[in-house]
Amino acid sequence: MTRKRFDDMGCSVACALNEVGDWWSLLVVKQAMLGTRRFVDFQHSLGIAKNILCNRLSRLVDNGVMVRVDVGEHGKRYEYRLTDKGRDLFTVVTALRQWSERWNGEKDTMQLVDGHSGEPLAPVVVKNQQGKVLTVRDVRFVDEDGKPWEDVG
Amino acid sequence: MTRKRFDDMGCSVACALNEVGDWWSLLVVKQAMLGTRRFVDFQHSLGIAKNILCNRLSRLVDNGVMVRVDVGEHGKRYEYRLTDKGRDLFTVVTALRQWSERWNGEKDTMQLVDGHSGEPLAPVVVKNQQGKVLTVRDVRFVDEDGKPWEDVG
DNA sequence: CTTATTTGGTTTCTTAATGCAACCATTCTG
DNA sequence: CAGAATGGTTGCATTAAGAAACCAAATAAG
Repeated sequence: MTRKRFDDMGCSVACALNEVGDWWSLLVVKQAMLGTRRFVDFQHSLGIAKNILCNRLSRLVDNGVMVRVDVGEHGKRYEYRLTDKGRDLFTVVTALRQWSERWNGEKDTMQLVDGHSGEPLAPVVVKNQQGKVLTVRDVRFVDEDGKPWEDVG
Repeated sequence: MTRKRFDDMGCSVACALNEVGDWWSLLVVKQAMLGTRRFVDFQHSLGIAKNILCNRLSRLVDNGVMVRVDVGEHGKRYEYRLTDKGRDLFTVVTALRQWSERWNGEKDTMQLVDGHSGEPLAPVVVKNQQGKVLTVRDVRFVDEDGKPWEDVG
């Protein structure tokens, strides 16, 4: 009896959650986006147990989200850095951050701002090809043939 | 010894993950966005155990992401529907879906399209106030006083 | 109206994940 | 060289997850 697998459900969201869907992974990625690279720095800033952090970093490396780089002068001393795939989670993390701020209030001691102007960012939105903002009511789920999705029950 | 709490870390991302950061919650929300409303339909379409689904739906209701509506003619028969807060997760779910498709390939049998034109959606991006697309390298984390964040280690 | 089935759970049991603390081999620092 | 920091591993206790059985109320079938 293992944990349910999410990568064979025919759903890309499930597939993504299979890689970063646990409690810690996205927080590790977010921390890496803040510039954290060392094992101990992740450990202290997140307050995560060492064995769990070890496991999460390994999984993130296995999934190509981060890389482990040996930075020791003449031996082993490591840094964990985001890959392009990992950095591409920026939209997800930012959308999550903004959602939390909208509905749970500003509980963050830090604010995310434009590095150039220092202004807060624009809200992340979903748009169509023409640039029109879409809500979940404005979209459809279709199969390869363009047939709409139905709840099979 | 309980699971680590994420809502008191002074981080809005952690706060969000405290509500929907487990393996199943976002999948339930995504399924609700597909139109699923009934307990059994969630159960069958996701392949989730009944006790876990029960727990997740309760938590989502407690956190204001979904509501339980009694739709029985003269008794109890329920529907679970997204609230505005739940529907607002559309950006997060869509960003996650697109990320997965970009890096893991199109493993989804369904495609998300503009309900009006039938065209695929534009990629979700982070922008500044002027509409310039930003990557994680273009942003800064600052505290209330505008001071940049440092890794305390 | 009576029976069968569906719905929306709860309970029990087993396995997996998490958290804590102790320990350990290298590797820098003083 | 001594001591601290780094990046782990191991063992144990507790919580979460998964499968299956069970159950009461509500609906559908006949």
